Amino acid sequence: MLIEIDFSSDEAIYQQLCNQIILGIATSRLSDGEVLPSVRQMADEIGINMHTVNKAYTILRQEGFVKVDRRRGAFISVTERNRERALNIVEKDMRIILAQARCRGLTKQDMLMLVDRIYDEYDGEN
Amino acid sequence: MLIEIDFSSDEAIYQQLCNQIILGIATSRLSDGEVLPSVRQMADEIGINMHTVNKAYTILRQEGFVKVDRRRGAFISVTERNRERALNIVEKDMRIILAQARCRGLTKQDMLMLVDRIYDEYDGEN
DNA sequence: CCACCTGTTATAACATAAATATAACAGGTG
DNA sequence: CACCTGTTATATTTATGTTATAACAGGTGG
Repeated sequence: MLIEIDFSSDEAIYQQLCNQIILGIATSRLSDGEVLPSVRQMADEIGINMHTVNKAYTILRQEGFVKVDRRRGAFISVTERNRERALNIVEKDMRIILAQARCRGLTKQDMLMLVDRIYDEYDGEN
Repeated sequence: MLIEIDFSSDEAIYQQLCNQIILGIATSRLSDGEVLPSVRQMADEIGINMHTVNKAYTILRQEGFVKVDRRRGAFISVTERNRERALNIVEKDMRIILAQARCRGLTKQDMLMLVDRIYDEYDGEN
């Protein structure tokens, strides 16, 4: 999967990398079991340091999106199936986004439509 | 409005302050035109430096949530009514949240219900 | 005019985090 | 044994967040 980093962004590189891989999984450009490039290879491709990639992989592992096998390296493995815990994790960020949306004059219908559209986009790429 | 800062959080203090004020506006604990404590007063109340508060106020002003009058100080003023621009701002963050949600096994219905519930909470506090 | 309150700006110092660089180690593969 | 994994360690540079002290412009009320 093509990774594109915005070096002028205020978002940390390892964070951008995490987000893009998560987006990749959601849109099925990365499928379960698929092997990620090694930390050194990914670092070379993007043009960043090995440790920055390693940090992203470590976080993805802790968050339950990636597993590591000494033989194969890092590969996609989404294991979480605890619905309540997943909801709690998502809820805090969602509250902030919806607060911003409401302050900017967007209605509940606006947001429901946005969620509907994005989710269909993700599902549609299967 | 009561502001509570988590000093052990990995989120920057000025960022937490921005988020809480935006949440305050969305839940109508802060109403349009309401005056915010001065940068020095707010800093004293929370126990942080004046410049950290000033940074938060400056960002809120740039984002269009606050205006500044030399006489009164900073006050709530949500001026944005450009729906398209507002949607674009929200969409990027929403994509990342929904990607995480989908990876964690949450369905579109789960997210629609979450949005519905939070938005009702915000509207209900009027 | 004068003290007092606003936000704003400037400058410096310090702490923390991000990113890079170099190196080494344990374990699996061919 | 050479070569690839991830992982760990250490040091350095850079950027950001936070604090500190000070001053300035402008408005308010005595």
